[in-house]
Amino acid sequence: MKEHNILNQLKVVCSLCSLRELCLPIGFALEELQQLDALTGSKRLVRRGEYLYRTGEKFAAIYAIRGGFFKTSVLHEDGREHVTGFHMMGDIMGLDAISTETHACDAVALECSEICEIPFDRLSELSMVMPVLHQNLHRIMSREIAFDHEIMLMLGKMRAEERLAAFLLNLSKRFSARGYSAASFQLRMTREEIGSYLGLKLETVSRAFSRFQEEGLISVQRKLIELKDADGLKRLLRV
Amino acid sequence: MKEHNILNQLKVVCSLCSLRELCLPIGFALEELQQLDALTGSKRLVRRGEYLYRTGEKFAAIYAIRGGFFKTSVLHEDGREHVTGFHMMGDIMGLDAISTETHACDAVALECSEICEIPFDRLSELSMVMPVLHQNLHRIMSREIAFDHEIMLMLGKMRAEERLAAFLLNLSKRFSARGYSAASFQLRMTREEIGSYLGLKLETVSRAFSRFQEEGLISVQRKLIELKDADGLKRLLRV
DNA sequence: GAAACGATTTGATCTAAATCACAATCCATG
DNA sequence: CATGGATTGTGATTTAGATCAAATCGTTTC
Repeated sequence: MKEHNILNQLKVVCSLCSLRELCLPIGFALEELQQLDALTGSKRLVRRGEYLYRTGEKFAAIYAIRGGFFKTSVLHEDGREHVTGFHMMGDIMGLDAISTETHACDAVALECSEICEIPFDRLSELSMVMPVLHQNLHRIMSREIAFDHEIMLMLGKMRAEERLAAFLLNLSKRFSARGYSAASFQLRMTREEIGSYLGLKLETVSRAFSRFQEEGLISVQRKLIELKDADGLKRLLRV
Repeated sequence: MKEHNILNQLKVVCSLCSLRELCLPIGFALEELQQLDALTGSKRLVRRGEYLYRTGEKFAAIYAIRGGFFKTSVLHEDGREHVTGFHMMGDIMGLDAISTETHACDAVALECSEICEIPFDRLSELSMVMPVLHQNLHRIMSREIAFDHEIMLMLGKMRAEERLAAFLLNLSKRFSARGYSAASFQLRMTREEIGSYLGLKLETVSRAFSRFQEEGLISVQRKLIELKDADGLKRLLRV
């Protein structure tokens, strides 16, 4: 009974690990996704606008996104909110809560999403007997740290249009790694949320979008973005 | 022979773990520090201005700071540098390199420092048989992620003086947790490095220091800082 | 101890992005 | 399908911080 349970969890976790490889540039993803689809972990549906977890809640599990789109944000005492990340299929959320065993940010679904809940104590147990899992956990956390440092550079050093260009290119790369079009995608977040993430006001984001369109770099129709000239966007980053 | 070696490493690592607890608000630090001082890990001296590691170098170990002061920074293609952190006694550096097995930032000593080099494969082995170590590794990485999110909020949402106030209060807290004065300390970094960390220019940092002094919040003499009114600084954060 | 260099402070000006304002458009819901 | 609130786009104005400039202070070097 218990054996079966552990084995099942093991399956979950294996798929999770390979799934995460999506974030690497290489694109050997599809069959892994189907594996994930076949597994029987504790899934949950989170509707648009619903919280997956909130700041201050007891930490019990990390979450792998099977489909959909999330934002995470931290709240300052004075009410200021800062969006710390956007998360999509294959991403892991909740890793920042391990140290305090309390969630340090809010996670909200930006569209109807399905997540796979992975009890953290179970995961820890498993990773003690499964070196590859252990290793991958470290990798995932390490990658998040390194990525956050990139964002810090962006927030600290880049001008508005550079930030937006970097943002669009990053989204494009991530969609592409998941088998979607790199050149054309639907934004799930508002201009205000993009602004919060990039340290800009929504008007500035809107103006930058318009400017990129004027210059023929992208085409914008509300939330539908088409990258017309990705190299042009990349050039913006090497000012 | 091998047993002894492992045991030795275990000692290193145990001290490392408890040492890291310094970062918690509670201050039960001194005896742990002495433990650290007594251990026989592979120590190394890093002189002021020397690199502990550089971007692109192969990752092999993480580093626990026994004494001294470091900065880490990421470099953008165009030459722009962004300081991602300042690190002192008890802090662990190099965690962001696990995922790619390549260092993603530079680490430079800002004063003559002593570090304890912890080979990562050895650490991984050990953590497989030592649950508490395993757990603490996760905690340390998780804490860094959560802390980086705080910095992102600071870079994205706060004004210049708020950032500097938050910076000073954070330094004060960390010095205090290590048994040093919370009210009076020597800055190890230049105004330019502070500015790079906070997303400001050195002139802005200098002006903010002067302003704080005029208002009686702190006293500044070059690198010597005295916090006269920590509550006043905290009030600045709740604008 | 003079010279040279780097770090800091302070002032004057400039500019990118914030703020304010409002119209246009979308879309959610009864 | 009509209505109201949210979202977006754009213009006018303001402002925080960048940039430019210069003097002062400290430290290292010869």
